[in-house]
Amino acid sequence: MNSSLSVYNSLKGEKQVFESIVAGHVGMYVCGPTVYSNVHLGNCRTFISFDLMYRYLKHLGYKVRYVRNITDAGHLENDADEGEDRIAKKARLESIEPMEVVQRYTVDFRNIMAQFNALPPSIEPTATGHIVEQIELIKEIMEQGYAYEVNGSVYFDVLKFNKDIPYGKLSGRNIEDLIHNTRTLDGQSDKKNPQDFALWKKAEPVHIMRWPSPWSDGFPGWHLECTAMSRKYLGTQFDIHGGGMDLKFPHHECEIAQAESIDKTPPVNYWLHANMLTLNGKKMAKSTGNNILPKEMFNGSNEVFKKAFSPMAVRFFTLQAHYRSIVDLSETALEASEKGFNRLLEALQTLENLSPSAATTDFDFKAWKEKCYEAMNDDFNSPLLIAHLFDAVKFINSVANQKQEISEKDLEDLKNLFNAFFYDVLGLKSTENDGVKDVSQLEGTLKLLLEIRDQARASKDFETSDLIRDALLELNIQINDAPEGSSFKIN
RNA sequence: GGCAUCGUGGCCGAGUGGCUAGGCAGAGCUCUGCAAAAGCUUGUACAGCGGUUCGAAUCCGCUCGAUGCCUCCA
Repeated sequence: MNSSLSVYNSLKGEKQVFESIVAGHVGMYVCGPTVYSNVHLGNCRTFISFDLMYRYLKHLGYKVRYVRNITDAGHLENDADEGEDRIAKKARLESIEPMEVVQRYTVDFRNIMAQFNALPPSIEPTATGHIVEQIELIKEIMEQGYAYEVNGSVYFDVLKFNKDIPYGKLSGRNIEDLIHNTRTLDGQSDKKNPQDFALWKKAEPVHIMRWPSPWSDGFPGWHLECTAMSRKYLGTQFDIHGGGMDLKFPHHECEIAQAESIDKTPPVNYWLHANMLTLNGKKMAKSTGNNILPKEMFNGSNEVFKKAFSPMAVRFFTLQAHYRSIVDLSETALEASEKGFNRLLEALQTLENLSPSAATTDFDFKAWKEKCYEAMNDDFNSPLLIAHLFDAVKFINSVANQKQEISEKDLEDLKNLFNAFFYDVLGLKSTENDGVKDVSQLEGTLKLLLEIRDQARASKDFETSDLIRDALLELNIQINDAPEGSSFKIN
């Protein structure tokens, strides 16, 4: 490898050579989901993107601490003034305990991410598990003079902060624009300025999720948890902070302000943002209803697509676009990806069965390897890596067809590297074990086998009929011969 | 209205000053008793207009269009 890893840093608006704070180690924080309903595909795309980065960093030999939070409190429904905690609202609507909502959707989230073959993070902290840390953080911010209390709630003083340390670095906004363009919301606000954001909210009597604090029984503001947890597990300065593009402002901007108000130094060296997944050309969002659930995609029970798509097909589809590009879900694009993915899978199988055919190789393995690493080193360019994998597919097939040759050493190296990129870096796997997509396929196959067996028995070809019976039995499929005909039972 | 990103062949999607991206579809071929499947071969596109340059899809300006953020969202 000649080139080193470069990443697009949203904070600078350009690609930079990646250098970790501690050699060989990487601290990475990614904003996780709010667990008040099923995770939707747009969320998944973000986490697949960061899974790719996590995997590649590990592949390069970094020891990565990957922290991804679960937001199970503190996420407000509307503006901070009049908001109701999302989890609490859902719990009220469903007449269950808030932590039941959290449990249900946390399990759903982990299950879906596992289906996408995303590696679990090193630490998956929850907001409710870090109330103490958040309260301490508010105290520190208040000590620095950048927060004020009104009626039991605490707000971050953006204008005051901005006088000392510029606010808006990440999103490219300046405070004047914000002042002119922030909508003044109806209703009475405790905030001094509309730009201020809540650190602690006093709970109304109806509110079920509440914790004691020096200011009131209440709950933490949304932006606080990420600062509290990233500081706790990764320190006051760490390497990578990621999240969806839509979190850039205000969420990540507020995180920076919170951390800088205490530490006076930028908390994060590289801000990485994954772009949106759109459906019908529009952003997917739970709040607008323009969304599709992963499981609806996997089992085909949705209005959007005529057929089902496996988790690996969807993962491959998203990896065929760069993580900073907007990707639009469409049936034709998904089908194209699925076919390409199958081609890759078949080549993988062909490669396994390939034997060396010569002392030399008709393929510049070294150059290919370099191209693959260059692609990933260039801001995790997975689509380009996949294109290179297809180049190898072409070569693999032509060796299989005895049109080109490969040496023993190169075959070994090609197998190792191809597998490493496919399984370890891209996080893909065979879909074989995902179960039979369509039960009728299995049923049809078995019926056909029974028919053949019946014909064999009729012509006294018992060798064939017994072969079928015994082979099926080994697969735990029991054939029952009865006067009215044969049937099968899957055990 | 402000800030930002983007507009690539039939579809998806890399590339960012001169050199084939890749996938899917289509076409041709190989294989096959015939099919299917599979494999091989094949594509000169870069929103429009102007500018910079020996040379631009790639840089600059304008126009048009799309999307995101500006209020909770990955």
